Amino acid sequence: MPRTRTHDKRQRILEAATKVFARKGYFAARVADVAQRAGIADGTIYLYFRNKEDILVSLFDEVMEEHIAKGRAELRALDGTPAKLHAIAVHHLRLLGENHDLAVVFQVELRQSTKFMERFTASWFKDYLELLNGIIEEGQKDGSLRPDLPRKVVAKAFFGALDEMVTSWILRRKDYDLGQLATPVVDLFLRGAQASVKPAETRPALRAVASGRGGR
Amino acid sequence: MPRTRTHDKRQRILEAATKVFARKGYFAARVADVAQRAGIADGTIYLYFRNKEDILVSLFDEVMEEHIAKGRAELRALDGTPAKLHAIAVHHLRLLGENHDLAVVFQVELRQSTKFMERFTASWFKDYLELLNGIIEEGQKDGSLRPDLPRKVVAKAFFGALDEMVTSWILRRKDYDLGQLATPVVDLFLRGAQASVKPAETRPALRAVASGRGGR
Amino acid sequence: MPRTRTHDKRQRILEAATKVFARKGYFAARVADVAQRAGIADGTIYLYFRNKEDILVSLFDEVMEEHIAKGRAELRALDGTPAKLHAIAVHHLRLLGENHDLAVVFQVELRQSTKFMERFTASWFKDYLELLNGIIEEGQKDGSLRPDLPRKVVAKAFFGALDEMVTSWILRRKDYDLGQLATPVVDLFLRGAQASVKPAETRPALRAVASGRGGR
Amino acid sequence: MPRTRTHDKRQRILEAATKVFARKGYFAARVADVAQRAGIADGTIYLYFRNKEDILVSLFDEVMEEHIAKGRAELRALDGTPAKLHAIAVHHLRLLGENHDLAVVFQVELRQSTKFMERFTASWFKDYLELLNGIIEEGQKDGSLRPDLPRKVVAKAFFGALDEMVTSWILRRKDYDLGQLATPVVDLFLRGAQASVKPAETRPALRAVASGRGGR
DNA sequence: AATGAATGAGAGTTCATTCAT
DNA sequence: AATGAATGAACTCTCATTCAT
Repeated sequence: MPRTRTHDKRQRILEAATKVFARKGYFAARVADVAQRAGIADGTIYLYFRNKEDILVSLFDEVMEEHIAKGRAELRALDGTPAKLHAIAVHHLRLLGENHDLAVVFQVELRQSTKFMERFTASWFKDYLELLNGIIEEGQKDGSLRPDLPRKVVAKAFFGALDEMVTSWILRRKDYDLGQLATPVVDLFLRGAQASVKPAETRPALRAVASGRGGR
Repeated sequence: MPRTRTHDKRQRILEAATKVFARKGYFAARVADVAQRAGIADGTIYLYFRNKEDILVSLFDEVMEEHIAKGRAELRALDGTPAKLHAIAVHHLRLLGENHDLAVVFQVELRQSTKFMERFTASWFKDYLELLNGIIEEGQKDGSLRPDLPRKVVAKAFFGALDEMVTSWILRRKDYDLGQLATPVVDLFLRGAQASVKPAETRPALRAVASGRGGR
Repeated sequence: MPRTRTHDKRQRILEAATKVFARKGYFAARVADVAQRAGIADGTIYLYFRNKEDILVSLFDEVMEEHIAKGRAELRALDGTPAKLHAIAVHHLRLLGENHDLAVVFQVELRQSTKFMERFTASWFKDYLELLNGIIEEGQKDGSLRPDLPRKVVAKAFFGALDEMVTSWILRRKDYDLGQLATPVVDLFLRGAQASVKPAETRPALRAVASGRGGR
Repeated sequence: MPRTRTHDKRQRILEAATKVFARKGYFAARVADVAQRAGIADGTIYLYFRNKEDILVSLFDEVMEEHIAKGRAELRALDGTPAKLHAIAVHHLRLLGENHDLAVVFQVELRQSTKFMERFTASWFKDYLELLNGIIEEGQKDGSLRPDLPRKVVAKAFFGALDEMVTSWILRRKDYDLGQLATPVVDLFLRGAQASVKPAETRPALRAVASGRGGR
């Protein structure tokens, strides 16, 4: 079995599934639709995936594996909590902002049921939150982040904010650039929404970071 | 049709549906399951709801209608952006934190498909975000909130943070008190995660509010 | 129980049923539709009829009973086979031609199934064909009708021709006068379609009859 | 899709449906009954027909298509209106007289509702009546048929007579030969039921034709 | 490896009928 | 006599999955 050809076909199925699931919804989508879009016979899908659910799960796992690996690699090269958080936000928003169908699958279809949710929470999502947790813990230790806030709450709030940006973006018609939201989200996260007496003087940290990356 | 009897039965169906949908998932749940749990015949459900989907939609609409009405009423009595945001957070987290099945339906089952999502975004959710938007706009005008952040992003980040607290709580076994997270979430939202030079002196506002309500 | 009021309600149900069955078809028509049109509650129907089928059957029996009785009465006053056949044709076509809904029920809805068909064949329809049979037998005996044709075939052909006029009329949009077809149908039946050598001289019988009744 | 295998299965379904519809009635017949009788799974039916109604409609269309084509072919070889009408009668009565189940479906089940009736009237039945119309018109022009009768009434009366022979035959227990009725029906149609002065001399036409074909 | 015809379990929904009021 | 809310049996059709080719 030629490695590449097989891989190609598997990949083609996943790409077809992304489109079909995003447009019709996971339940309404028929396996036959995915097969047709991938240009193969219905039965062939079962040579690459155990069942319909396995397509969805694999789709998720493979995208996340690559995404998290890339994220970790880039983070190693960065210094400072603000810069790291900003990098994560940019990656998160760009990954989904660049592929509407994938975003729909991630934000909507993958959250069909507690069964799915639990599966994801237990796998990559745990990794993702641990990545965040690590950054925050580090920030609290080196004094760049407030130590009085519960670390997990902080991590979840950060993730939740990003997640909501994506969900909201999906449901709009106007296809604005999701990546641009990284800067205000991180700014809000770090400095808070409350007006302070002298914000510009006391906390200039993010500004520099943001201006260096915010484009796109 | 005697108002009370009818209302009772309809209510019983909604309560049964909440439990059944939460435990089996909306798709896996059979209408017959809901009927059985409500102690009525299958067909009776169709005297009160057009179809299965209408049960889910009604469940949502009726809970939200009451929730938003109560929220607006209480907000009128409160002064100051921090107090208002804190009140919203407490309500949001308590509503769902006090009813695990309802929370599952809201966080998971109602997000089955873009069709549902769009429906909700268009209805109550719009109201909810507009409520938040109003508070934030007011805060930006009266100087209590930073005027340099995009209002919509701020509102979505706040909602996203709360939403993630609930989703995360659902998927845990440990049934900790969701309402208690209101204080740190609002604190984080207002003052940010970043350590500032003299936080205690410059921004004492929330502390007082939070200490007055946080218990539960 | 006041005799008339009861009779009224029963009648109202039958009239409502005629309309509803004609427009929606017997199977698609719901008992509730009939009740609504009759202005009564669903359950009330079951005080007057055993079940849905009983409505259809009663509708038929009651109309036919009256129709056959009237037919017999008028036939007694008539002399000659042509006149009698013409009278039957006129009655048949007028009865249904004056009430489109009733015609639809008789031509279409009552022929739903062999079960129905057999029931009708066994009851009034037998009477109707026997009436025809009698007239034809009499005609064959008195020399006005050919004796070489099988009596039953002749009777069925006559009925079939009338029946088809009605069915065809139902399915047209143009609401032409069905009764007017009695004359040509009886003419065709008596004298045949074939051109004869001297038709005007040899068989003038019907002409006189027809001109005396054909109007309307 | 192998043409023959497919065609076989489709044919098997139609044959099974004819039997099942004839015996239980179209409405009472379950799709599962048809599948079982055809020796296939329920779902397989839907690979060949859109739905239950489509089975009935296809049954009709396919039989009629063949029947009309055969009819037209044979008519071309015949000379004279009497011979043509006799041929049509024989075909009509034999087609249904040789297959009791098919006859039941055609006479009873296909006349379930005005919806069906209109469909048939609009399709093959129109063709059939036009065929008759054409023969009659031709007969009126060449002097073999009386020109004073409305052509459409004549065509409908002829069809109605045949139709009634079939319907009546279905409802009998005694399985007499339907085809034998062609001769008396055509004779009646052409020469009429009325006794004429010298029938044997003036109109011998049909006798010859009938004696040549009537057997069976 | 690939096909695609065949399978058959499964569930939402309707509606004739009942019966407590 | 009349009501109409409640019942629950019944049935079409879909579609994930299999397997002979």
